[in-house]
Amino acid sequence: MPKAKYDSIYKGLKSRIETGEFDFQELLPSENHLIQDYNCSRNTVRRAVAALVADGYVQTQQGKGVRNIFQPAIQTSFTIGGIESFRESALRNHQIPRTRVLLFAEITADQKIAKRTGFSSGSRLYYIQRLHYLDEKPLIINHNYFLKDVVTSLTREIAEESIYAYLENELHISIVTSKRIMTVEKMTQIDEKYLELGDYNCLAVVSSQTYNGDGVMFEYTQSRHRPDYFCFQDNATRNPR
Amino acid sequence: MPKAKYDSIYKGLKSRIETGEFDFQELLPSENHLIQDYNCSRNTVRRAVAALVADGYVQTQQGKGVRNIFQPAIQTSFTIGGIESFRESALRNHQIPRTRVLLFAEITADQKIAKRTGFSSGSRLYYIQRLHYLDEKPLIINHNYFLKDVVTSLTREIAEESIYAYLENELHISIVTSKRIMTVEKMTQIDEKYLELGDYNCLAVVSSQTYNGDGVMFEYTQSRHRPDYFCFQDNATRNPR
DNA sequence: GCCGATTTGTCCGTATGTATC
DNA sequence: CGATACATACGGACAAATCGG
Repeated sequence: MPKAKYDSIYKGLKSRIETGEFDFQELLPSENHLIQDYNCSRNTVRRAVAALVADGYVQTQQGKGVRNIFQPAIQTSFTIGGIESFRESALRNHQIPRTRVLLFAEITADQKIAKRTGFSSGSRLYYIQRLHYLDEKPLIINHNYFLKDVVTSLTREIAEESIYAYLENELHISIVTSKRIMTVEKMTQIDEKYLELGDYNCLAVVSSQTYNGDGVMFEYTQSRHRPDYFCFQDNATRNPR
Repeated sequence: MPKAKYDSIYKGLKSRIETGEFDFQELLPSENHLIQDYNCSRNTVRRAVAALVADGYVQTQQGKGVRNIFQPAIQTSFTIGGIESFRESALRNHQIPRTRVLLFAEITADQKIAKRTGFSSGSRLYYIQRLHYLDEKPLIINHNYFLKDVVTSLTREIAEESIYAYLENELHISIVTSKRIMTVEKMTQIDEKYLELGDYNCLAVVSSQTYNGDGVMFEYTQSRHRPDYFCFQDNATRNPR
């Protein structure tokens, strides 16, 4: 729920941009106008606009205004910066998600796992392998590691649905920050068996460490994506923040 | 130059974190302390801290404080969100960059190029192919397209050094926003010829559209990276901004 | 369980600087 | 030069979460 004022202004402007109210390169109403439109202070509109800049929707220029640089064609792809579950992004793109659990195990982190995941050696973990289909095409194999201290009583049934929905709605774990690293790796036997890789001999791999509100890293996930359906978006800005 | 106060506070805190002044998971000084330390208003320290959150250096928690979650091991890799030239990131990682210009041409965008790059059909462009070495290993092939209307008088000599330095220092083009899309693609004959791909038959590809301060897209670049040296970092945050 | 102190989150109003036209 | 627009900075007020007594 957008109870915060700047967030509802942000969402409002975003939707106005997405529906084409402003032409590409057109200037948005000035801050002073927005202050009146939304009946708020200048700081609040500026915060909303700053969020749109971070999304790559608009660009500000001192002395001129705020320019719309949103292009619908590009914006539709698989994932934008932000933490989104597989189900969420599937539904956002009007595709049908299906998940198959390949492995559901409880393990203790040894040295090797600790080094790879960032958990301490000796941590009790759930280790889950899942195959994700989109419109019945196998696209992603996820290797999830969850810290049992935080994520209690996970089951195979939950893993077949959305684990993130369980974490947030049932366990009330607030997900705050996720550090992601993207690489390209050679395929493994598991990749080859389940994903229809064709001629490709490598995959796009996204490794992420996720922290809860208490600053505890409770999840390490390696997502192995079939290359022909993988697309990752990002908006970068030059030095000054 | 950090003439802005919040930026110097941001840089100061960032360096204090990087040098290990705070333990992992330790709380930073509270906003009130920072206000006194840096002799500024609350908004200003909050802005600096917000930038650190965006960098994945710290995490804030209402009622508790600001927690250091910086881990030096991870932070050293190739590129973090932000626009950085090849030279800049090479030097940041203490590696020796070298650039070889494979092709330097002036072209007019046809339908096909227009569709791929986002320039209008008929635009006059520079088209440059460059091979980038790091410590004498060939790692990246860049295909740059620059709009001649904006980027005037580019030469092969400039392309052998840093084009970005030329744009900023000579032409005074301010680089503001860059939309990037990452994919994995099969290798081409050019890739195979110049990059030492070994067993790999694909590459990590970063396509980017870069805008100047006037909102004009003046650059389209496709960077084709050798997979074994490619690594891309990102920090994501859950919904609220 | 309550209360008060501390800390971050949200919002407002104002002043001044700087870039554009 | 003046008007407009965004950028930076300050100060204050109240809300919400956390923690210790």
